[in-house]
Amino acid sequence: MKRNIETIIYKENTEALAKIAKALGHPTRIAILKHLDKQSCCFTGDLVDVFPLAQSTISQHLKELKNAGLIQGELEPPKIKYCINPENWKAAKLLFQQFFE
Amino acid sequence: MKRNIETIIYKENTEALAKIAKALGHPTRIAILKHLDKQSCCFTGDLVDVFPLAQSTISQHLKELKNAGLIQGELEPPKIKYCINPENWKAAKLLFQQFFE
DNA sequence: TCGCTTAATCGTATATTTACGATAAGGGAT
DNA sequence: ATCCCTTATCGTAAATATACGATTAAGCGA
Repeated sequence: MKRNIETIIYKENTEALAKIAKALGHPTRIAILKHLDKQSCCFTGDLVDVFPLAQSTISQHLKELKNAGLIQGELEPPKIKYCINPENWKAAKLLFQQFFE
Repeated sequence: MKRNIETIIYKENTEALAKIAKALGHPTRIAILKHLDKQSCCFTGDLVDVFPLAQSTISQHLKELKNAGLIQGELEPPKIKYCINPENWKAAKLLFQQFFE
């Protein structure tokens, strides 16, 4: 592989894309994002009611989506409101768009 | 969750999307697909030369991309020519498009 | 038939993912 | 301070993913 700027950007995009794709690579996380998109925001507890999974498992999936930058949590005591992260969502959209042309 | 047709389609799309995303969830596989896209097709050996990975590892990644339906292999003795699967590629593109709106 | 080339598969080791129940942490209210 | 509600984190078990070298399989040519 060549070591020019294009290659570096190419590689960065490759890893950025893989990271997001990995976060999207589980049905529950896709479903959570669709749910968030539909309702714009929601609380962890709402998801625990909707999905047949333990609270800790949902929390773990939310953590991964947060680590990938796709969602963000906002403290709203005693709950936490999760929303899609608009900037990163748009960035992810662009990455996939350019990947698929 | 409701059990109507929409929910079933929704769920199918969710799992289809997760499956493809999972296949895309590794930098090497993204890079392989970019390479295939750039050259339209290539042989396993070409990839082994490009990536610092064992032949068996490349083969394993190709297998996963094939299982996800993103690529297809064509026998061209003594080699195997891999190309992107155009129909499934288009389907994947649509799935991501509708997912990101 | 016997090699040669190419790629898949096997066997294996290690790391990561996914799920759970139990526990801890944080903020409000009493 | 104590309780309650909500969510994160811990500890753990089972499954899956990732990588490698070694081996097998399939096709072609000598």
